[in-house]
Amino acid sequence: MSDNKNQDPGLNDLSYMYPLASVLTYRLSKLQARLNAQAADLLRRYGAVPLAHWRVLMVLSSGLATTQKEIVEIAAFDKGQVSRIVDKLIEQELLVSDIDIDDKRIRKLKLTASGKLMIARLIPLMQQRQEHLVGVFSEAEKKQLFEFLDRLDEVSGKMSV
Amino acid sequence: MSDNKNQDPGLNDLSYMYPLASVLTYRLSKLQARLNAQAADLLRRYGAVPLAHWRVLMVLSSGLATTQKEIVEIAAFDKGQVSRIVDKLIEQELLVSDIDIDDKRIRKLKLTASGKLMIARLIPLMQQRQEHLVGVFSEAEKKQLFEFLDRLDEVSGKMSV
DNA sequence: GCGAACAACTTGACGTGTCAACGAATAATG
DNA sequence: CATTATTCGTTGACACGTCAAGTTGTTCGC
Repeated sequence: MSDNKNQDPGLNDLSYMYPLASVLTYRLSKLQARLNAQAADLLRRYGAVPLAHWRVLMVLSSGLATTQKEIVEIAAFDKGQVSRIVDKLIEQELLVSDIDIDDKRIRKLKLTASGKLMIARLIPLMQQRQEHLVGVFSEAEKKQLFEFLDRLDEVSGKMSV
Repeated sequence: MSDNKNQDPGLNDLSYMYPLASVLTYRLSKLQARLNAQAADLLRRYGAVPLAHWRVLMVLSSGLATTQKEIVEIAAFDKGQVSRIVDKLIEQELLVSDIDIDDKRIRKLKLTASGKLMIARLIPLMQQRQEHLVGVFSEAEKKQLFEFLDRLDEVSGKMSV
């Protein structure tokens, strides 16, 4: 009698308060899931490494990092995860590590020939994918999008609630 | 002798090809990690559920889904994950499920009173956070941002490589 | 209705992401 | 120097995400 269609009037307008599609974090999460799946699929189909491993390889091949610490700083990865991924990449002989002569805590990382080869083979694909993605934006829009992301980066750090 | 500083000329200009900060997927991944950490922290500090559980609760409370299949479709979650999360939410008595009378494969899901209460308590916080995030954008910018995300959603589905 | 195809959900395995405690090496302070 | 503090990296624990195989129930074609 009282609950024929409105089980709970006090909470029933949630869909009004929170049209899911307009919650930013929800949108980003969904988008990211699809993008990750796409990238992982691409990497898998071309007989390569898992996505996280690929990201580490990319940072190394960029020349911006030669140690785990630098990878962590540049890519904002977890240092534990990087440690384990580096181990596996060394097992697969895509990477070699030498203890730094001046500081025995530090492992200097270097891509092996086969590591470089794998990257060289996959780069064109990943580049093509990146272009496929940002290709839907004009130069001005691209600039604007990245500016938006900059702003979100900044505000995603501090929240005092 | 031959490898004094340029170990591999063919790959050395990667940092030019791939300035990391400008790779869209990389930026999104990083941003999402920070947003997730922020949300999870908020949920943890206010004595509530893990982030993934919260998301399922939100979809249910939106009224857009009453079965696991619908949750999966709407939120693009993994069906296995949803199955396990629903189990735990039922254990915690935030949810109840009834087998559908017409199709015994289907579990009709419904929030319990305490489930609704928890959501009602947390909604203001999450709303505040949402506003904190999108507060850095004007109305016009917000509209533009979401329009950008729409376009990325679309192009993230199809990739024929 | 019987068997094959399909659909909703479950389960197991594994990779990823996050946090915190720990060990070893170096740097800083007295 | 010797003690203390930092720093680089390792390890364990656990939540999250993804994939694929398996179960049970329904539907469709014959």
